[in-house]
Amino acid sequence: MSKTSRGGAAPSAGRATIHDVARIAAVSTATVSRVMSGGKPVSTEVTDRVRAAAREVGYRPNPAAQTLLRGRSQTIGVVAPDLGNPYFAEILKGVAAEAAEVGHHTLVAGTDEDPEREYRSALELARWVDGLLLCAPRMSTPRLKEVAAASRSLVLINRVLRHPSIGAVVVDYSEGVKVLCEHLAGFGHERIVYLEGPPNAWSDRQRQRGFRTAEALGQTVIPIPCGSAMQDGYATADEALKHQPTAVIAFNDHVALGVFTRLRELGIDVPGELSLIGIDDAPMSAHTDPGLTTFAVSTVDLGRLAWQKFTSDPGAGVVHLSGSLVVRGSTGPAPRKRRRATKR
Amino acid sequence: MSKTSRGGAAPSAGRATIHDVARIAAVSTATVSRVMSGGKPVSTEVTDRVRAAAREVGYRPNPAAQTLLRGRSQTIGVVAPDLGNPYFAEILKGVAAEAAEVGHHTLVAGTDEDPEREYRSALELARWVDGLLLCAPRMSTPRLKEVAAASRSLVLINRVLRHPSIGAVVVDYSEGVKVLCEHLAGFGHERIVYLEGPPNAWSDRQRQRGFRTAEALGQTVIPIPCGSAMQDGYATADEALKHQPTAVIAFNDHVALGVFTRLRELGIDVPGELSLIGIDDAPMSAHTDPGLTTFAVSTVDLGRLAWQKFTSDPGAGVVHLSGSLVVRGSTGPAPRKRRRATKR
DNA sequence: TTGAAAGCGCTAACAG
DNA sequence: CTGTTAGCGCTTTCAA
Repeated sequence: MSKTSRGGAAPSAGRATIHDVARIAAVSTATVSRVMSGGKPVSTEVTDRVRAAAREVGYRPNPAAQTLLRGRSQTIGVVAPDLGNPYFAEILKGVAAEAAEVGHHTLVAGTDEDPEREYRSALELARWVDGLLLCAPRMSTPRLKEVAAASRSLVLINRVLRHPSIGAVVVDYSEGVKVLCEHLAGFGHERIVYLEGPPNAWSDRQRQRGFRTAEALGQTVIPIPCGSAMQDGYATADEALKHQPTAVIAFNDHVALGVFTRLRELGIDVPGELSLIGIDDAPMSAHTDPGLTTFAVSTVDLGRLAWQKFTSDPGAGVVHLSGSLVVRGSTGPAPRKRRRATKR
Repeated sequence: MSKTSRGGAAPSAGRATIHDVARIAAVSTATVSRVMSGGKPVSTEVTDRVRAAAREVGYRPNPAAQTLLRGRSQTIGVVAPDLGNPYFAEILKGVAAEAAEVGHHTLVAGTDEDPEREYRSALELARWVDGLLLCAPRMSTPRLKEVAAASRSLVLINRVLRHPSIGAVVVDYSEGVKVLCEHLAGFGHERIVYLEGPPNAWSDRQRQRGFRTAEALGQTVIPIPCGSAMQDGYATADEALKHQPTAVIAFNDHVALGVFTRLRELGIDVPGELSLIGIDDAPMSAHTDPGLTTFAVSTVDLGRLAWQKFTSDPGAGVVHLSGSLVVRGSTGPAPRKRRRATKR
């Protein structure tokens, strides 16, 4: 009769080793290993004995030992500029969900938009993980290549790099901006302020590329430095107005929402006096009044795609994720006369 | 003369072992180890040789081997119901930042609000990590104790449990609700609908506890099942109105924002006809029109406190984080006559 | 100050 | 089908 404690009470701790189990079941550690990993030829009688012993002591294989032996940790690393930003949070959610589905773990690191920390975190995580996912990396290209060399597998989100071992999943923001500009053109907008994202964001450059189309459409685009957070939009709104645009396109929805608030404070009617557009379609954007016109992107899909890139097609190659125009109430016909500049 | 490649070009890969370094530097692996870990007595000449060799091959110690030997992985695990929810995303951000500060890593797992997945994820992560942080865990108390037994160290966020080895960091939501109700009482509100959070949320029960005070204040509180997301609030708004409240308190700001949208659709004036209150002070809440009155909580601090609980004071004990009332435009005097119920 | 050797917990040959 | 052995990469005695 086994000594198994009744009622499945919690076994001491995760401290039991394979030796303990082997001793109790009166078999070799090899046999225990065979039973635990499954699919190996072991008699049912022994299997039962081992399982009972394992349950008794609450045995769980030590992952460090497994990793050491196998050379793979079943872990993926995710590095993002800001873990608190819903955009990256949802990417992480998507990746972690897919990874967990097949028994992989997810290690994370936030960099606070600091390229130096980003570089160091990436190198650090690379020691541990089987694959590294860098979200919107801000570091230099040479360093990115260094990270690639130090990683078993590297995938980028929203940045591309011609390199044999660096894959990427990117949103086609260039196309997005083009669609947005066309939408505005349909409303007769000819003078647009673009609120730029963080300095080293590749995806910002893609957006800027999209504006070339706008200029071909006869629109004037005035880019001004801003950022990626709500408060950046709020703080830059006055500056944007000085250029007397009839429409503002923000780096993303958060920024647009910040602008929105400032416009309301100034008593400027949206879209009557000014049309406002975001990018990414944050959850909130459907809940403002008026709703925010935006270029919608499925962030969770971004994460899922990134995971698939790892498993299905490691190495070079770029997966494109397209978005779609979502027209809500924040855009409308350009006003007849341009707004006067507000006093600062 | 060393063979070091010029210009710091990326060394082959993270494949170099301590043996490679030892061979190149013509020393034993023990010496390499001593140099790498530092603080050990090694001649400067040998130190230099080892460092050069390590740099040359891009040597980085294998963390699995270190973990196996040391019995600690320098890693913390974070489990949350929804990684995409800004509330948990910010907690994660806080924890990860603190952990990284001292060279620790952060492993994450989302559970999609599923207590079963939560339990399994926790047990799984426990094998790896030095400490486990469970955010708003939904699993049963016995299972929580099981997880505690399997973990080296366990800290809960927004749930308490009398157990010698389970610590907790909690927001005082009971007090928060009390403050909110007093605020409403000042405006003459006597009939309040409370939109409940997820079924197994301990923090929801704390809120409900807070409402007892309200009832002592002569207010009637009608709790109705809702959820934690914006769409939950949107979907439950009509139901809430049926009870003809003069004020609605939502489980959190997201829910309140969802309600807000529905109220706007229905043409109900906030706060003229109905006062609306959230909890947690999400970033958006300052950017709606009118702004959302709420009970503000610093989520990043929650994460930081959780980390400190691990390092400074493992084991039992509850750290309380208090919040504060933030009055914005969504609350005002109760209307003279109650709203008629809207047709469904 | 340095090296040799043992062993962390586990799995994969290789025998039997 | 099962046990023995070797060794993953590293750190840490113990000697020299």
